[in-house]
Order: sequence, then C-alpha cells, then structure tokens
Amino acid sequence: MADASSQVFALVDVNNMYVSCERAFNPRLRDRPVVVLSNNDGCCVARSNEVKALGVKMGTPWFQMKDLVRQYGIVGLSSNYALYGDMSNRIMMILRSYSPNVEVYSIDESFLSLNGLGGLWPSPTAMGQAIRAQILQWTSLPVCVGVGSSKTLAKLANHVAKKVPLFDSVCDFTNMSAARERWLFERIDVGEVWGVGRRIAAKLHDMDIHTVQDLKNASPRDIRARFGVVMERTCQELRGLSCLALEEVAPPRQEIVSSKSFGAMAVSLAELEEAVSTYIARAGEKLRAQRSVCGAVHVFVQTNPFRQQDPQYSNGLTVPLIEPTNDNRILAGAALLGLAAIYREGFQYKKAGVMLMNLAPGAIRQGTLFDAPREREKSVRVMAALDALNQRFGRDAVHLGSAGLAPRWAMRAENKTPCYTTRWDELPRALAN
DNA sequence: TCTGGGGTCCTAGGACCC
DNA sequence: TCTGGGGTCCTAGGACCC
Repeated sequence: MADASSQVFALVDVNNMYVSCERAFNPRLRDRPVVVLSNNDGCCVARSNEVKALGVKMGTPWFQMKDLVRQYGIVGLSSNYALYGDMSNRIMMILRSYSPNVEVYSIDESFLSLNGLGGLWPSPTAMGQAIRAQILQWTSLPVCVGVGSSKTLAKLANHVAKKVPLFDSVCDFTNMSAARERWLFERIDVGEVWGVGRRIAAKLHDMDIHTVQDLKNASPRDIRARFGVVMERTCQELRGLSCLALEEVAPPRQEIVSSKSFGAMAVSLAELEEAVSTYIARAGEKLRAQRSVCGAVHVFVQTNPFRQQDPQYSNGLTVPLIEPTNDNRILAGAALLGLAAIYREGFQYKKAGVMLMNLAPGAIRQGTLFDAPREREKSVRVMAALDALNQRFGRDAVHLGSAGLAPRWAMRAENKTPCYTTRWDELPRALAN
C-alpha cells in the first residue's frame, strides 16, 4: 500500500460534456456556438467554448440571451440526459482499461489512481495523451487530463490542461519543476480551487489570499480556524498531502430528491397531486434500486419567486412513516397527505417536489396500505383550524411545516414572515397549545 | 411572457438525559 | 440559599460540488 506522500491521481474530464455529446451526433454543430438548456428550455446548463467566450454564464436564462442568439446564431438545444448518460458509460468503460482503480465522480468526470502503473507508461503525460486519443476516436468526445499527487491537485492540473494550450490538454504536476508549478499557481485565482466557492473566495481575498500559491502558503491551522476542517484539507491537498481517498464504490444515497418546475403554472390540488405522484414513483424507483427503505417523506411546493408581483407562497412538510418502507403506495400516500396539508388555494404553483429522507438499508418491502382517505380528512380538519388561527392573527401568521428543504434562494423573503414550524405528527399537540 | 435538478458535508444550537 | 456539566441526538442553515 502506497503511503499518502506517493499517491498519484488523474482526473479525466469531458470538455463541455452535454454540448460535445450533441456535436458527436450532429457534426454541423461543430463550428457553431451551442448551448444545452435545462428543463422547459429555461436556463443554459452547458456552453460551447464559443458561447463561453461571449461571456454567457452557466445558468443564464435562455430568454435573456435572445440578443446574443440573433447576433451570433447561437444554437439552443433541449437536454437529452439519456444520451449523456450512455456516452458517460462508454467513457468510464474505456477508463477502466487504463486503471483498475476508477472513481466515477460525476457524469463527465472520473478520478483514476495511477499508483503502481509507472512501469506501463513512459510518463503520466503519455498515458493521458493515449486516453485522450482513444476516447476521441471511440466516442468523438474531447477530454482533458490532469495529474497530481492529490485529488485537488489533479483537479487543478485539469483546469490548467483546459486553459493553457501549451499543455495540449494534458497537464501533470507530478513531473513539473517547483519553479514552473509556482509560476502557474501565482497566476491562478484561488477561486478555481476545488472546494473554494464564491463565498469562501471572497473571504480569502479579504485575508489577502488571492492566488492558489497564496492558499498553498497559508497556515493550515489558520485556515481551519477560519473555515473549518474541509478547507484545511483543501489546503493540505494543495501542498501535495493526499487527504481525500479514491472512492471506487459509490455509497448508497442518503436522500433522494425528485422535483421539477412546471412549464405552465399549476393551480389546483389535483394538478399538484398528479405531479407529486409522478415524482414519488421516480424517487421510489431509485430507492428500491439501491435497496434502501425510507423513514420520512418530505413534500414541498412553491410559487414562482421571479414573479414578485404575484402572491408568493412556499411550504414543505416532512411526513414521518411509522415504519420504514419502500412500498410506493405508502410513499405516495404520505406525500399526498403532506401535499394536502400544505396546499393553499389562490396561488399559481411553479414547482413541486418530494424528498425521501432517513434512508437505511432494507429489502424490497410491502407495507400496510395507507388509510389515505381518513388521513386526508384529518388533514383537512387541521387546515381548517390553521385557517382559523390565521384569520385571528392575520394572514400567514401561522405556517405549517418548515420550508428549509426547498431551494434556499427562493425562500428567503418568504421566511421572514412569522413562521410556526412543526412536523406532521406533532401537529395535534402544537394546535392544542 | 420566459429563470434547472440533483447531491454532499459541516457546524451551531436546542432538547433531553444522566 | 446555593442553581453543573458532559454526552448525544436532532434540526436548520450555510457552504460546496456537478
């Protein structure tokens, strides 16, 4: 077993994955600026290099790009996740022929352990170029390869491979002179480091830590005091001390979410029920596929936060299950029960979703059928009581459930209203007080 | 008019117990 | 009258990732 100081990792990452997949099957897209769009063709989730060069950010709404689309002939494509998943699998198969130790990190990225493979290749760079050529030939997808003595360094090397043409898409920090590495690190913003997001980058800048080299030079103790153990690890990894191991087998999910924005607003409870039933079916499939049972079902709904002129409402409720299960009828019963409790008339709903929580290992299981009609009637009585309270204390003085599990950005304004939070099973007691 | 859909980990603070 | 302290569990929230 190699010790931490002699680890070598490679990160293989597909350039502009979704766009490249589309181009693989439609060569006419190769010389054009292309974006792939999210659900309902709402936002841009992948950009070709031409579009990045125009300054279009990840997540830009499609309708805000109309001028650029006219001016530069940008092609907008609806996403095709089945295709991307299939292409991903092909790449991962190729990578497994290069190293027995592969961690599939995301749909377009994998870490490889290169430990003990030194004798097979003249250098990691030669291996990286071989990988790149084979993937290009077999799938038409362009990849970049970064090599480093920690995952964080491999990530950073991958960034350099992408940005600096001199490296020809493969960058190896493990065979680079200290001076050259330092020269590079002094010219890369600290925000490019894996684990340093917008907020932390801003704080680091305030501390006069601007470049990768600055962070590498910082004292891990200070970093830990200011940012916690995660950033301390990042700092150590930059110094070449591997703290994050290769995770070859994906652990089972700890929660499973299924949610979607609606193309057209939903108004009635029946519309939301239909959507939520679909989400439960999808989440339940994933739950059973990983052979887990679920201890609680969270359901949430939300109006369109971008339409501030409309009355806003967002709410969520966690319904604990008496016994953990993966029986779809029970999951659906619980979700619909929760939905009935948080549904309010008079709003235009933009989004709904479910989250399966408190997951634990468990076999496929049949449960007792939920007595939905009776529970539903109970929830209607509870909602009547809540409405009475709200009439007495002013509209929306009392909320059911906690909204915290729905997307935060949409919730903040809403949460400023006095909010009474409770769990479904505690509701009768709460109402009695 | 039109604004994605998933996940993870860590921490602080409160409830509760002894 | 004097009014502890440590451990554990849970939740909400903040940060990050793709």
